[in-house]
Amino acid sequence: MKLSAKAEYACLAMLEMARRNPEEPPARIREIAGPSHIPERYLVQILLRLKGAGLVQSVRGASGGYHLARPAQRISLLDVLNAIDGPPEPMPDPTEPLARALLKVRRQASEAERKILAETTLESLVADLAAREWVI
Amino acid sequence: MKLSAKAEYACLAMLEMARRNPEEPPARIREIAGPSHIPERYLVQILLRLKGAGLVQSVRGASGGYHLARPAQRISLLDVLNAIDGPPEPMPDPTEPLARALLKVRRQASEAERKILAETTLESLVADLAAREWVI
DNA sequence: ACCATGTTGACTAAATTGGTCAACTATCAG
DNA sequence: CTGATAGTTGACCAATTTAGTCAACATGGT
Repeated sequence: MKLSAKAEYACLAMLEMARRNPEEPPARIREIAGPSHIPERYLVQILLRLKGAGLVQSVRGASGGYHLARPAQRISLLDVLNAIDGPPEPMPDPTEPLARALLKVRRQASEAERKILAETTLESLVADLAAREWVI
Repeated sequence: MKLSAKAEYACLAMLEMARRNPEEPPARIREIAGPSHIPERYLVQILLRLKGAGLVQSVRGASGGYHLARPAQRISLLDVLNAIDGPPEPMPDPTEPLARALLKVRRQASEAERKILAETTLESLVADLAAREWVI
């Protein structure tokens, strides 16, 4: 599954926020970017889109930052990727029979992938992560 | 499922050859390109890669052309896409725990997609096509 | 009032994509 | 033999996308 750097950064940033306690003060850009070595100036753009999609909220001012807009349990990877790449624009059905048959298979493949991404929430990933650290 | 123009042309060209009778003389580039409106000069490059991958054979000379290297039943869409894009290069496991968790999901999604493409053969697509024309 | 933070849009360098072109080689028909 | 028709190869190019930077501004806690 191909993933642009932008999309990957977005997922990592969301996961970074997801693993923080919701009671803590909002995470600063530097704190989000640090662990994954995301260029800070670039992350700014990404967070802006995530905010536009309603996935995160920002707090301005001297002790501001970002936090998830809803519980990690209710945000899927699909939500994040759609926020970054935009929703997949529907392709018009081609008239050529060969192209139609091909498109049908592509849609099957897309659906299989979509299902996996929709079932994976930020919380399930963070939980999986915590489980791994447990055995160390 | 994102598909480059090159990859789509490759699939359409393979399907065009698959639906011809194996007894017929090889298909000329013009005949392959025609129905799908593929730029001929571009198709040349694509066929060359398909040949390099062992999926088609070429016949040179005045009445030459291209035909499948093995029965359509034994060529999957995955074979075609791998021939064009190259096999997916294995990504090194990242050290950051977050990135690891993310990669795991990506691999699941890739595998789901891969399975669909590997199960779909040129013959099954052509058969599906023939079935549709039957009811017309 | 200050200064650390977020907000926004313009900008750019590099990689990828989609495609063209020209020169060459092989082979069949006559 | 010879010429027309086909494939072979590699260089080339323009448009788009990607990845990232920068500068100028707005906001709000201390």
